[in-house]
Amino acid sequence: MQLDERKRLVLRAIIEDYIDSAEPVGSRTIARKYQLGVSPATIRNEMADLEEMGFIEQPHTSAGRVPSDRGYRFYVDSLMEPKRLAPRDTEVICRAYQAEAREVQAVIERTAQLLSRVTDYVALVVGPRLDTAVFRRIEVVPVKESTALITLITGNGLIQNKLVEVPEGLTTADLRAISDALNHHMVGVPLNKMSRTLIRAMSHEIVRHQLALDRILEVLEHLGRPDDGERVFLGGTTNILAQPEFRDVEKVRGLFSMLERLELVRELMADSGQGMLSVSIGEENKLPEVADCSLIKATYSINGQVVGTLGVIGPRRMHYDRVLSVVDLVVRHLNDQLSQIIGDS
Amino acid sequence: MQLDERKRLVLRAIIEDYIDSAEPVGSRTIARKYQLGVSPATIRNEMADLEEMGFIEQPHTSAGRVPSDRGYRFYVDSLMEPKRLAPRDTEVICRAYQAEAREVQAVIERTAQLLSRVTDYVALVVGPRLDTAVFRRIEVVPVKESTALITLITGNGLIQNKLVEVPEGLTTADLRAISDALNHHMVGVPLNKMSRTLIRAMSHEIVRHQLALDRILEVLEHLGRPDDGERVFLGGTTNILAQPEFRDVEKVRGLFSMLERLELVRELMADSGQGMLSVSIGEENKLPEVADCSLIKATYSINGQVVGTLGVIGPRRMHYDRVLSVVDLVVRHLNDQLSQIIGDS
DNA sequence: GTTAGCACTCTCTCCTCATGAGTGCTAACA
DNA sequence: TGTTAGCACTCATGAGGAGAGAGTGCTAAC
Repeated sequence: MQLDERKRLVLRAIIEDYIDSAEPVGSRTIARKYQLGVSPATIRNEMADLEEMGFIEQPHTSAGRVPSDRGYRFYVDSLMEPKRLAPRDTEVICRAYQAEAREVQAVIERTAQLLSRVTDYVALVVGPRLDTAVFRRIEVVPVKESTALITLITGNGLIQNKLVEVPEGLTTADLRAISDALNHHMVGVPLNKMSRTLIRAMSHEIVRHQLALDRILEVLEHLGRPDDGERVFLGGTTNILAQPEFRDVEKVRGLFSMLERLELVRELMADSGQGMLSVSIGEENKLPEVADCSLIKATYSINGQVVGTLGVIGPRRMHYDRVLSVVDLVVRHLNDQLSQIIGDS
Repeated sequence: MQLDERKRLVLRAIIEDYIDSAEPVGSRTIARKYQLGVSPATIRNEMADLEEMGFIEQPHTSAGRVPSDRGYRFYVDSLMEPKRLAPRDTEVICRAYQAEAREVQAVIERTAQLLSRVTDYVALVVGPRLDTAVFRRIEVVPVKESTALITLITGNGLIQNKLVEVPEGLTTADLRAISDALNHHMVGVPLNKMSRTLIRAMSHEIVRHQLALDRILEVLEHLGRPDDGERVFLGGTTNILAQPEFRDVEKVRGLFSMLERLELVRELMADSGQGMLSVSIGEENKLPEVADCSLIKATYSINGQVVGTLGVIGPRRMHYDRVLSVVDLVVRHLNDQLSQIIGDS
């Protein structure tokens, strides 16, 4: 699949023009707008070749050319130059992370908003996993007669609250004793590694409140199961309505129904190469609902450890160069801020 | 505005037929489908009268009639008979509230899902207010060197977490002492009534940790401000895409943009008559974005005290009778469940 | 290898025309 | 006086056709 220089230029011109205009691109347009120094007829010959190679296609005989999935793929891999972000965008992003922040969830949520605002596409952020997170701190406090609140803080900064039924008559002091014991045994243990033996060891210690402890451990165990799923934050879902390829309500419906089903979103965002930006174009996506969308995603980390995924979804005709730069910059800022919040403990 | 019996029957037939079909209704249809015992010509005369009275209108000369806002209003106020819900719907709703629940937020969120699923429209639920809620329990625990977590439980069952910067070197015991003092002074006080004097009184008590206390109180004060806004839960936003009046993406965009701006949603849901079901039809809504939608809303309560608003938004051509019954039933169940969760403390 | 020229294809828009649903009016009827 | 049949009229809708325009592929000349 060798492309000589001129073919590359033509293909690139077609793709970039189509990305901007959403209209099939003709040989004449290319010759006029992009100074290749050759006539439309020459361009036409090149286009015929490019079509034969599968990089572009024709909606119908008398229309211009439109990039195919394969064309976009080649563009992203070999033609595109990394886009220098406009100073305004850089500034918006930097500023968003200048504000001091303490809460991981809030930072992540804001990131979804930011991504969608800067790119004008739909942003998806899958929150930190709970099941592999480690205990950092746990506290049990009474709420009313026979209900207590478990507050759990994980190593990656998530805060979880769960109410639990406990035997009547437990005092604040009792619950604090339980909290202390839990903290003593569990800090540093991943939620999904909360083994039975660990639990039994602890039961010995707090014989008096066996029943309450059982209940609490049950709740914690439940939290550690992976099926619960990480939180998903969406941003700018309405942006997609401005795209001409979504002028048809049925298409919008397809995409939105998928976005509403969080397990599908998680699946879509699941396998991201560590630390790398990943691009999936059209049919490359496994989910049929996004077969005419493109998705750019990346992982984000706390202190170098991957904790979640974020991405931008838009029409196949996406400003790949720009979005890639935006996602890259956002991830870097997000990583910094999260790591700073958590500290290196 | 007296309508004789036959006019009422005709108007009702027109409205109900239009609600089902979304097509302008002709005299012939009425005569055929609804056994009024008169000819289309007679119906036509009645229709002309109804049009003159402003209850129905004609999209164009040779089309059937379509209800006007005023027509719907009259229908809702005087024509409609309360709909007995289908056993299936009743069952779905009851079952949804049979599961035991402990967390107020979760119940409310599920309610939004339920409402949209049963009605096939969009559900809006505005969560309990924070600013007028009373302290029920507060706990401060250390997270890392100089950060502590405030966990606040309010009388209406909301759980709030806030991280706060505290001086280094505070032990768990120190923070517990502060928690105890806070609980001692604040339980039962509404968040927005947290007066300066109260705070000062407390400061005396905990002279040792003045600075930490200040920080904590600052955060709490912030929580008590009304501008923060109650949480908003949406359900079934994609349902609206199935409605023929939203086949135009621009209309969808208008509505969705509004739903994305939570302050607008709160405004829309704001003034609900206490305990009553309220219906706003088309232009009766203040927000122009929903000028061709109808909104049915109601307040929900804990132990008889109103804490929030919920509602269903759909096209003007809405199944008012059904939705009213659904909302009514859901509110009753929701009230029960919330009150039960909170207890009568 | 490049280009000008040209015939060809196909979409898109605009127009016209027929169709049919639905009306309002009038006159006859009970 | 209310009801109805009949009829002329209106207007949206859809089908069919002509013309314009964009863009192509091919051929022949450069």
